[in-house]
Amino acid sequence: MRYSHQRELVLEAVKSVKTHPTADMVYDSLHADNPHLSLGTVYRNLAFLAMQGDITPIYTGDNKVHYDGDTEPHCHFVCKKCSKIIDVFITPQIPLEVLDKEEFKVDDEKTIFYGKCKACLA
Amino acid sequence: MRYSHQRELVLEAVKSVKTHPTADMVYDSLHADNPHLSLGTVYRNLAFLAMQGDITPIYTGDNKVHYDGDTEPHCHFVCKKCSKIIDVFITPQIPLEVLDKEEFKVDDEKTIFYGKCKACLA
DNA sequence: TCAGTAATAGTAATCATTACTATTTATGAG
DNA sequence: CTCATAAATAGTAATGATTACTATTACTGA
Repeated sequence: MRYSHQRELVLEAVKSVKTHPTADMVYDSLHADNPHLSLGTVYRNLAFLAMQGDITPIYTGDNKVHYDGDTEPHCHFVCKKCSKIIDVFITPQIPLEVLDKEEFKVDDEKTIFYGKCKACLA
Repeated sequence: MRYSHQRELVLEAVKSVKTHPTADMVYDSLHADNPHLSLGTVYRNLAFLAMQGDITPIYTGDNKVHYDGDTEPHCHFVCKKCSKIIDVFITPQIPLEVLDKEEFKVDDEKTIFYGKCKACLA
């Protein structure tokens, strides 16, 4: 592991927003000021940062990986109509150790709620 | 909506197994006995059946949509190493109405636990 | 029996992501 | 400070899951 300016940029791009951007969105947000930044570099660093635990991947079912810069355990709401993701600051209800049985050992938990957002209900 | 033999086959293929197959796996399991079945038909019917609520899609982060023939509310465990999916029969802990606020209305909840399965721990 | 139209088969296209390779650049030793 | 080493990048090509397209097939209600 070695410092790189690009990795710093990618980390900051995810940490600085309250949205939950995909690789493509991160690339777009950085490309204007960093014309030589490569999309592959964004993908590689997002995966790397997620592996390190600096950011959290979210799999909503829209066939794109979103990332959350807030690594505190919390849930997400996804609007089935407009696909917007909203943070839901509820801590997981089940202590992970309770789940450990002979079959597996749990490290992490992800909960997503699905429904319609205010705008799409109207 | 109209009856089709292929839809019946796809539904039965998902309902009859305890695994959580992808479109590709369903196609493979049916193709031998149904050589003219098309992969596109499998995709279309899986999406259709999921929309109807006959099967449940699972988004684990492995970049493929898995389907569960058991539509009773329950959670899943995913092994980070071998990607195996195991049913976890815990009912959601948070009544969905509790979550409804001005911002959104919740219809559904999905929880996935991540860790290592017995085989991969050894 | 038959018209109308939903569904399919087979194939081409799309889109997110990963792989590849020559080049660049961080970094630790001398 | 200089330089060698290897990690990281840029740019592009390839992959793989999924969707779109179109001619044909086959439910279903009259």
